[in-house]
Amino acid sequence: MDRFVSTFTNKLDAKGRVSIPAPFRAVLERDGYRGAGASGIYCYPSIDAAALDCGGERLAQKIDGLLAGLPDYSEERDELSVALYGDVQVLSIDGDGRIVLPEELRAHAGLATQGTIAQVTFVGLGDKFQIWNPEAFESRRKIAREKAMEHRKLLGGKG
Amino acid sequence: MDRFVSTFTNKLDAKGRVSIPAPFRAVLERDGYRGAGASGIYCYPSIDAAALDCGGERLAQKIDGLLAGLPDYSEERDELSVALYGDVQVLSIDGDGRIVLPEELRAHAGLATQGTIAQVTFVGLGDKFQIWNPEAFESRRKIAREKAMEHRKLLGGKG
DNA sequence: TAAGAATCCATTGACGCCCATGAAATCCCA
DNA sequence: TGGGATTTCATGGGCGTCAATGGATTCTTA
Repeated sequence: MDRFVSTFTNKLDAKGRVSIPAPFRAVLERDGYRGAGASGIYCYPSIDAAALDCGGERLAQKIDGLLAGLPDYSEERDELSVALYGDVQVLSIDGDGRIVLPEELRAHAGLATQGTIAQVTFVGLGDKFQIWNPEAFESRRKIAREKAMEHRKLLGGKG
Repeated sequence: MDRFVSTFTNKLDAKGRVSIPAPFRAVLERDGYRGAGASGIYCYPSIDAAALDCGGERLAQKIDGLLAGLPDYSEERDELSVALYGDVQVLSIDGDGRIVLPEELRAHAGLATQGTIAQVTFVGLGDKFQIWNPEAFESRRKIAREKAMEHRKLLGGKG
């Protein structure tokens, strides 16, 4: 099974375009493949971080899976649907492997607005990936490493 | 089951390439085999040492296993994912059994940057192997031996 | 028709792929 | 058992391709 792995930093140009790292594109194409040109990625503000969650078909199905457990027409389901689907944007990938990040998403991730040139960091998380402001991600990474230290015994323990 | 054993030291050339010791390559091919050319090794900064941890498919599955227990969309999972997947680089092995070490990884392992030529040491650790700066590893090895001596005395004393 | 958006084209620099060289270990056969 | 032949590896370098990026051109829509 293909996963989104490792991190890449690309340029966000004056038009708001940014190239999706080639390895991620490859995963997307195999995963949520939908015919040439018509393919797109699901992208929404991360609930608990100043970042964007992105993925392909598999991610969408996972969201569906969360809702599947709840009864139809229940209030709880409606609320969760809104939370999960409400802010999702489907971004189309152009012929050169780039997407355009809408203003609303950039605001949430703390990426430069307007015609400013900036950098964005793509972080692979297995079955999805996140888009970060590079500096913000660097500090988050430090925290993550410390957490990983705590889990270290788990890593070494099982053979 | 094949294991990575013993240590080898190879040259890191001006392009940042280094040959993977043939015995390790053999293990990788049997382990994480994925069709010709498409194969690669998973490599990330060691959490508690100035070295790089590397392995094949088996190592990747181990990481998956750690995450499998955590619920989707939990903050804890995201955090651990960052540490586990975010720092991982998938290095492809060329036709001659070489990989290129990206700048970020070389920095962590204290390997010469830029076009400088250097040596790197491959250390087998069973189901994974590490990449070290030769001098750093040598001093580390001394400590390990001393520790081993102490253990032996303790063990012998009881018997 | 103007502004914004989407598509197309061009440049450049990195990376993957291929071949050549040389050293060392292994094998083979007398 | 020794010496020559063969194969395996590590290493160096050249070249072609592809990805990232910037800019131009066309399409859409108000």
